[in-house]
Amino acid sequence: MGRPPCCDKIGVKKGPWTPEEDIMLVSYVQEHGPGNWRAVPTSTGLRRCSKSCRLRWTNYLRPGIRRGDFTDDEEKMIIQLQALLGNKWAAIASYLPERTDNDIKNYWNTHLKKKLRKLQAGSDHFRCKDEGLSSSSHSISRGQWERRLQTDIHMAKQALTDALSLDEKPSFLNTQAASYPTYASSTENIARLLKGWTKNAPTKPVQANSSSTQHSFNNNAMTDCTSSEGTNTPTAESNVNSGIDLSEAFESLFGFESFDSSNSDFEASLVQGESKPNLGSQVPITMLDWLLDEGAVLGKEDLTNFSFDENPDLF
DNA sequence: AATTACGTCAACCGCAGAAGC
DNA sequence: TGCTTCTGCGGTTGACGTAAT
Repeated sequence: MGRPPCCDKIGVKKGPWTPEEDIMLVSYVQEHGPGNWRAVPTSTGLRRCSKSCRLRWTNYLRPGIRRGDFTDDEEKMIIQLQALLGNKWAAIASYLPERTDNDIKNYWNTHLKKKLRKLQAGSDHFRCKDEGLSSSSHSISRGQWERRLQTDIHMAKQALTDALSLDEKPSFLNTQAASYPTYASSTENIARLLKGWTKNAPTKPVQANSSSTQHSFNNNAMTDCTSSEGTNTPTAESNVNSGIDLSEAFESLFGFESFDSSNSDFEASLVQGESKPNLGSQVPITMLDWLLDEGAVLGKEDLTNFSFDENPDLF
């Protein structure tokens, strides 16, 4: 007999991850570290297969991931490394520690491929024009071909030397800042996710008289939380064994407290059935906010079993 | 305003090599 | 030693958003 199966295939959830699933996964990794993925579903109660958990962590929740537009330097690096290494996205990603292999792969397939094709078509066009050749022949003189080949070999050798150097970064990395920028935290990634998740949910106004420690759940607050990485984080074990004080957990995870929940105008607008109460300055509601409103102290089971489908009127 | 086409990207699938039993 | 699962990787898919018609 070999190892026992990693997870029960029956009842395994697929599709997009929810914020509460992300929180459970991050809590687990913060306590146990990444790895031993087969233990994640059973330890956390997540109905995900271990593979899915690992993927979610490495591609989305892991600290240090930067998302969004690629810089020109990053673009150049990807192009050079792809030319050198081929579609070895993991190897390429090792030179861009802020980017995941999946991100680089996607970026290559959706942007760079097209861009290069265009550039190539353009250069072919001009070359043919300059050289008085038909665009269909794509032929160049033997001398030109040899010079180009020599240049390519030289560049490949240089890149390979750089890549194999253990002590020094590749020369083309030196075009970047001397040190890598500060990584974003996983809590920031979750906060951003929660923000995205709530974009279609009803919103709720910021208290005009909220205290200095109560931050609104907006973009500024998202950036505030980057400083919380690795500090004051509730352990998964304490969460599981003794229940979560969500007020503390929220502050520890995101680095700021939730906003004040008491707002009669907002409550009234919900009662009146307004899906998007327009009450001036607004911030989105999250599941955690609702739980905080309830003064909840919940255990793992509560989080695991919470269903939005069964609580449709909450949001 | 409705429909279609296209672009993006998160997540899944299947494979290969490593590792546990 | 052989079987089975785990892990990591690259390729692919499909849901979703946006632009074009």
